[in-house]
Amino acid sequence: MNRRFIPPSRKEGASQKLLNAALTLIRERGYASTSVDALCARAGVTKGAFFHHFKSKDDLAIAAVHYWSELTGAFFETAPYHGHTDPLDRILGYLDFRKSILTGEIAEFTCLAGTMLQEMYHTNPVIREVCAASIRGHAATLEPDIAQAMEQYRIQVPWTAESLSLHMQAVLQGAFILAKASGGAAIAAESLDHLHRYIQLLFQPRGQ
Amino acid sequence: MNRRFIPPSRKEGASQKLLNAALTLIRERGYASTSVDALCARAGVTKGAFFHHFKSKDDLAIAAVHYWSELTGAFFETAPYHGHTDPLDRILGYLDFRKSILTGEIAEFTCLAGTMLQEMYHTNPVIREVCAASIRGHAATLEPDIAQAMEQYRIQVPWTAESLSLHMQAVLQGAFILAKASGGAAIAAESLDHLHRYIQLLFQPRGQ
DNA sequence: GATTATGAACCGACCAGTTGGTAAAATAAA
DNA sequence: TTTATTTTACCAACTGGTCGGTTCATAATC
Repeated sequence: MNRRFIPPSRKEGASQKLLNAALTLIRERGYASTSVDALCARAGVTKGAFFHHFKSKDDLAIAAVHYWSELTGAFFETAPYHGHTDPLDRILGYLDFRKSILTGEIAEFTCLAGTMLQEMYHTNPVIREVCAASIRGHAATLEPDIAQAMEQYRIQVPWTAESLSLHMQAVLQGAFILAKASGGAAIAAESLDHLHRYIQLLFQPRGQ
Repeated sequence: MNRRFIPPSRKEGASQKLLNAALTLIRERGYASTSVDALCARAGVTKGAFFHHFKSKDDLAIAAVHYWSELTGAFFETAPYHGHTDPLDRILGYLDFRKSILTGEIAEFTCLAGTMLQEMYHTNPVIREVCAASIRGHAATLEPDIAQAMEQYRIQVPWTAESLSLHMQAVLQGAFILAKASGGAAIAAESLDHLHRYIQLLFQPRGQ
């Protein structure tokens, strides 16, 4: 549940600019360390504008996660991997696509929801839930392809399409942490290779 | 790179109490949201004591990560999975062990280094490095078993023991995020099942 | 002329960190 | 063994600055 963030920079209102600033700053430094003043400065807006559009900092956070879900939803909806006729190719194509966008600054390809969850899962149930819904919602877009592949490849397995789709998100989230640890995306890409290999093995007919 | 945290509660000095408080509070709320006052209150110590033992909040953070590495190092060193004669059994036993400690509060089984990385990778290179070293160091304890299994099972693969050991940590870190999202460890456990299955498939002779 | 959007100045609470001190423990001198 | 001295461990009160949030005046827009 993440993606590259390309700041629109079109002529936009204060609330749009603040949302975009939030995506960048929160993914760089986390939520608590991102002050309202810093958000306003980044957005080129004053505090009056901030509290005109958002009733609190947490209110902006919630709006930012919704905005994030919309952006990523549209981004993956139009991605090329949906074009494959074989459902397994679509799944593997999704991973190739995820790997291909591991470029530029770390904050540009990591996940807002995952970052915010780490800080707020325990203290803010509302934000926890919108972040969870964002990740769950993205994982759900993979389920039909997985289910179709399971049927088409006639595999009998003890796991569900939902479970695998969530595991894929877990690997992505973990890969982001490795990227943050190492200061680069290379290790994250290797982890996606392992996941790619796992899914190939799962759907590959075995035992002669 | 994480584990259950059992507060020692022996008669200990202020710095020990502060380190233990840091492990709990930072994993619950993140670093930035954990104030020095909150740490002191949790440790039952005053601010004077805090700044007697640590020259800054960041200094405590670094000490806490080192403390974490020591605790987890000792914890996994004495874990039962090392007893298996087959190296693959040791690797899979490690995962079973990791799964078995996914109990109690989320903050008790999640990883301090992974949590802190999310907030500080971009702003504090020193802390980023000690967190990275903590995770890398733990992953490195798995490498000999993986290398031995690769040799013993005579598999020819395009990946290294290091790469797989880091992938295992990625899955764990990602599983923690899913646990934080869902409010429980169940999804995290399922992700570990997928990783378990992947490693079994990797070392299982195929194509015949 | 209302409603919506923005700005500058401000507020109390809380932040990390300092000060100046006390009590006990370790060390040294007698 | 007792006394003197230093060091370590700790504490309560405080400081300057930053935090999220408010106030109220002013633009722009319909």
